[in-house]
Amino acid sequence: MNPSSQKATPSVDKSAAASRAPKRERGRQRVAALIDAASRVIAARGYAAATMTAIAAEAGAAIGSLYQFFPTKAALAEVLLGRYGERLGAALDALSARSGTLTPETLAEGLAAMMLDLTADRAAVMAILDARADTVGARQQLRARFEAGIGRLLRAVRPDVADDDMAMMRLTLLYMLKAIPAMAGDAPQATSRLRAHAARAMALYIAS
Amino acid sequence: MNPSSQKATPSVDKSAAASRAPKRERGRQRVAALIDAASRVIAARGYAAATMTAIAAEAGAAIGSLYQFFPTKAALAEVLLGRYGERLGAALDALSARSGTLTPETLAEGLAAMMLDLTADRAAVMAILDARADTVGARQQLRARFEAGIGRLLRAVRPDVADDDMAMMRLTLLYMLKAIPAMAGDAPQATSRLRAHAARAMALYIAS
Amino acid sequence: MNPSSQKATPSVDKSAAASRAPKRERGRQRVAALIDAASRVIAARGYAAATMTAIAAEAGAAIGSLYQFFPTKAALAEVLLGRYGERLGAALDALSARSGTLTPETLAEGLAAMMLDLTADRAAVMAILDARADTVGARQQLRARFEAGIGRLLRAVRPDVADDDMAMMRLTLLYMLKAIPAMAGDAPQATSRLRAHAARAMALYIAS
Amino acid sequence: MNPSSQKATPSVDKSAAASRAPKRERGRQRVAALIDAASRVIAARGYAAATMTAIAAEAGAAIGSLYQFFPTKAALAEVLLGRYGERLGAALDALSARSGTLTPETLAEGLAAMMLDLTADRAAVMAILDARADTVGARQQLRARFEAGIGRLLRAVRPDVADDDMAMMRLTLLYMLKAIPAMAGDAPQATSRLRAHAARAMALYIAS
DNA sequence: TATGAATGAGACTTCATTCAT
DNA sequence: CATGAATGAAGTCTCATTCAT
Repeated sequence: MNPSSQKATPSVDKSAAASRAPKRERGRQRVAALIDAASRVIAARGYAAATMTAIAAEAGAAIGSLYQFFPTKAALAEVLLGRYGERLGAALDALSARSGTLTPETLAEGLAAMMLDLTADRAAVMAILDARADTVGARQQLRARFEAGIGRLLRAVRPDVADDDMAMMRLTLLYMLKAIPAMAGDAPQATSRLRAHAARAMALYIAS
Repeated sequence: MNPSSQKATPSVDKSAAASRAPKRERGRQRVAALIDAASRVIAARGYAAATMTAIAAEAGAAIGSLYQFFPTKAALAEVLLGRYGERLGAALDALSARSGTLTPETLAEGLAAMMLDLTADRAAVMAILDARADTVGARQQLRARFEAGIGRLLRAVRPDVADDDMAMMRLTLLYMLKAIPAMAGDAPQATSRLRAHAARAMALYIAS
Repeated sequence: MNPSSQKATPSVDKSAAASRAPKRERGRQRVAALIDAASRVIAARGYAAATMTAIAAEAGAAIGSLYQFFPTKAALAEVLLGRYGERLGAALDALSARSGTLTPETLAEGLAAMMLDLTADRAAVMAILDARADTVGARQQLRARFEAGIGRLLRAVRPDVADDDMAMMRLTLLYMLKAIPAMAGDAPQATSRLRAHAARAMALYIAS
Repeated sequence: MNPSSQKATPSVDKSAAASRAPKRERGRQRVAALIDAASRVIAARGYAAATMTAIAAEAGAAIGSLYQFFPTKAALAEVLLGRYGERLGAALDALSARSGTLTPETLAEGLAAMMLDLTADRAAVMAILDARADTVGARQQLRARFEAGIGRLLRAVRPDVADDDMAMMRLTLLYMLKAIPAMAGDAPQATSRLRAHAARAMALYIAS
């Protein structure tokens, strides 16, 4: 059905269309600026309402420049998802490195701090996951990474809990964590007090 | 970003006559069916991706019929929001009626049960609130109703907590409650066990 | 006719997206006008250069009206292909009905006349088949219909030729026929004389 | 930052300097590779769908390099047309050189062979001529060259035919010839037999 | 009232062409 | 000369909304 001659064009599988990597320094800077702009615009308006035109404008680029690196809106979203996943993984690893010395309190504090650190891209990532049905794979991957990390940490602090209950506990904690950035967004001036409250609620639950 | 004009000629205050009230029973059923259809479609696709045509089709109606009752997509969304608010208020009132006999445990259980009861419209409501910047008013109204109800209930169970801490507690609890339907959606087969875990976490926190 | 429900989005398989059938007389007229306009514009500019906007304009319709009935440019092309196929089949059947009395000369004349009758849509159909790689199916169907019809007619006139040679003869004749409209387009004022020449060339070949 | 202006300021007559001639052998090879690539890509996708980027990629060159030699896509197409014209002329001249000894059969054979030799660039040339309205001049030039050559050859073999009929015969033959590559493309494995059939059809017609 | 065709602004995406490095 | 990023006009397609029947 397709293109060029001799075979030439493996072309791109549109469904998997990844972002084109820039080959020059100038391009690398552009790409970073574009991703940041996308994060801001998607977080502010939601995925569907975030137009590619608005994202390009937010980055001070022409629409064509945006498409130079991200062949589709979906590809841009995927990059954002990937970046978030990496940052999440790094934060969990950092906590794991301290797992020998963690108590329910310090673990809860650490997790709460981690969630607040990831706030910048979080809203955009959630908007993307909510909006797109075909993000299932990415969503599961993110989720798996998150759950595994939390599971490892919990196990270190509560080696006594049965596997079965631990699974529930992991899930409950995961959703408590998810609530933290939302709360912080709600009352920015009281973030630190809210974090303390949330951490207390989690610590109590973990220790229960 | 989108079609019509309408900003030029407000002519009729649309928010006041959000949906033309049907005169007869037949019409009332039709309207309810349309709202239910909207709720399902918006929950499944998100607000922006839920087209008026799809909503009409889901209800087995023609697009023209949908517009007979809801002059704009925004009006339809507002009605959905209103319905959710009323149901939420009713549930909180029912709990309040029992406030003399509530303990942290029964309150937590009652709130968790309430959240699960409201699941049907909840996803659509969240999608609407996330997607539209101009829903701020409705969002605040919903929120105020929710917070006030929880505040009253908490005060009944914990008359000892300082006002200042109570505000934080109210907010923390509110977000814990918000997490429950999400968790239930995640693991439908374990809903009752999850509810128990969530209720335990809340009861511990309330009693702390 | 009322769609799904809980699952909401069976939607449409885009790859098979057929043209939506109009349900009112007004629509039926519109559709015919749109197809004719498409035929003219595609014939004049080629498939790729024929813009949907230009086609709509040629039909005096808004772009949205075009898309009301033809969800994609490809769907429009397919309808054109289908119409041509039906007309071709009808013409071949008409010739077949006379097959008892055909001689090489009258057969050649009849085929040449048929090709000229189909001229209106022919250019557009060829442009479509040339331009789109995924028309393979339609192309083969058209081709099969054409070859089968010619084969039957040839067999009636030349029952003596071996099957093997007959296949070649069928193909050769098919391409001679295809040349006729092109020639006629080249020298419109000499169409009848050209038809005579072409018919003579074919008759000689058939009788050889 | 000035994009497409150029309609305002023709400045240089681009059709005159259709392609900047390369000064060295290296450049000449590069140009030939680019033209070959263009031929393949245009033949495979059609003129409109053949992107300059794809052509450059097919040649293993950067887009900037392609524009180094061909200032516009049209210029590239023109060069392709020119190359085809020269090869056609050369083939016709070679046949003319044998015109003293030609019979209807050998002439038909020779013409058929010529058409098959030109197959490589033919598809691209046809795609260009079909797609662009402003190729009329080039088309007529090609056509004139072709008709003149055939006319000369026919005259040598059939000095008896009246001028008037000869014109028709020339045209008829021209279209029979055009059909040959199409047939060959259709059934590659039977090319030689098809050529024989086509040559027979032509010889019969020429001799008639 | 019910229906569905009509409309056009605006979204996503492509690509010829330019130009700094 | 080579390279690849930058640009924006233009194309395809969507959908909220209107209105004739």
